[in-house]
Amino acid sequence: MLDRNFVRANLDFVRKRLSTRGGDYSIEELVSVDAELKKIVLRSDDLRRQRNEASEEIGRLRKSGQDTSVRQSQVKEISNEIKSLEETSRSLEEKLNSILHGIPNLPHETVPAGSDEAANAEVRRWGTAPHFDFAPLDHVDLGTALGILDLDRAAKIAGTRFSLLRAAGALMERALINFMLEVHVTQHGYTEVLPPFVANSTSLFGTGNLPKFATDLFRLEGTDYYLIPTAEVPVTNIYQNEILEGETLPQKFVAYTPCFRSEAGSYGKDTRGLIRQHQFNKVELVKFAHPDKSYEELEALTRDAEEILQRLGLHYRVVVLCTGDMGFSSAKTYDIEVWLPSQNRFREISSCSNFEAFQARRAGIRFRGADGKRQFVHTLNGSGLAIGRTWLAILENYQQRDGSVVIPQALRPYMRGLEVLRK
RNA sequence: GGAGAGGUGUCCGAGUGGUUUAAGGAGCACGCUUGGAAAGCGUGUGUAGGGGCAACCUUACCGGGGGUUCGAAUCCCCCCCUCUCCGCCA
Repeated sequence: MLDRNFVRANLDFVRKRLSTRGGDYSIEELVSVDAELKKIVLRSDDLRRQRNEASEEIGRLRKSGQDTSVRQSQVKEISNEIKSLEETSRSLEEKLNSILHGIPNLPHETVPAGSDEAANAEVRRWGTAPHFDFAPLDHVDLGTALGILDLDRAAKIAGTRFSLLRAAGALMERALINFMLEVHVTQHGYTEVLPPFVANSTSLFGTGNLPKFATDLFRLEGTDYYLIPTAEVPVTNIYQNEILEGETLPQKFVAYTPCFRSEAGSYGKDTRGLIRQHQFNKVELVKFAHPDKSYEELEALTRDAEEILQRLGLHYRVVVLCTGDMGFSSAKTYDIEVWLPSQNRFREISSCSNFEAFQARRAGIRFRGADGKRQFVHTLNGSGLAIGRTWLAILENYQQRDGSVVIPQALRPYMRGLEVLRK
């Protein structure tokens, strides 16, 4: 959510920055509704003042035994006028909010302009793609043949876009979770949290998932509970409506959670395999940062996520998303993309974003600065990493001619020393 | 799920319709006092909006939302959360 006062004072700038995102946002209407609302609030504040004064006077008069009926009917009239003004201001406020809540964050000035992913810019690249002197298989064929992946039975249990891991496959999933948590906690200084896997609508509003993206979520019928689409939601909301002490920033959290996404509108996309699932595991990094430091923190967070891929020896690149490809709440996003031999290209395995004050304003997350003034923190997060995609990247990148898969060194301590996955 | 008790400022805590401008205390800040400190004394100390160059003025806020009333922290209704007991349950 943008700051109303900022929008009002920087109309051209806001319009210009928003235009790079594509889509039409009713800035003019926002400003006119805001001005109208202000007038009404001014008027009703004044009426309230009159009412307070008169009511007090009635109290005094009564005490001295005087008649107050004339005064009372006057105040009654004032109250009626206030009531009707309140109705108007309520409807204006609803209008204002529905506009304001639908406006995405302003892209940071360092974000390249562009309408879709073609305008994303590669920032750096690490490692090299593996060379195979045989035709590499994809993770579905590999995993199924190894007996560690069973998509058919998962479909029987739940449906399409769900998976069932078996034996060493399940073990590797669990090992990846532990490995990533350990690295981020012991090497990068994050505090581990294990949050609820369900969140209410207030929390989802705070992170920007609601009201605009309700169809992406699974809602528990007849309740205000939603399955979380990412740990970002519960972890960012840890400090919902709180004022933090400035010295405690930055605060860094890492959380493992499963993630649930309806994937409405992605029917034709990535239908094969583990790339796009209704349920997947993820280790997420979340930071609450001082506004002056948040871009440094974004660089550091991205590096923290990259280090996981380096330790696993997986070839990847980092791209900065262009204005048109960024998520609703983000001011700047780096995607980390891992090399997938079966697709002969890079695929997203992590998305690291600085939301600046956009989420903090929605969720009411502030801090007390050195001058004693309160301001909104900046929130950041990034996958560190998506477990399912890491799992399949290992299968594809470490496969051998005989269909076996070498387990990366870094992971072996978490897998009872197992070195190779084979039938 | 049932019964009961609660939710007031940074914290504790008083307050069942009108000098509440939220008592009192603790904490914190500043000052006085002191060789220094503690104690003591004094003053100040919430959030969000609007107005003013400023001192200041003003509106809202006592878990959230409605209502009654000239006037609501206080009365009524709905909801949320916490605690205790019971039931159920891993």
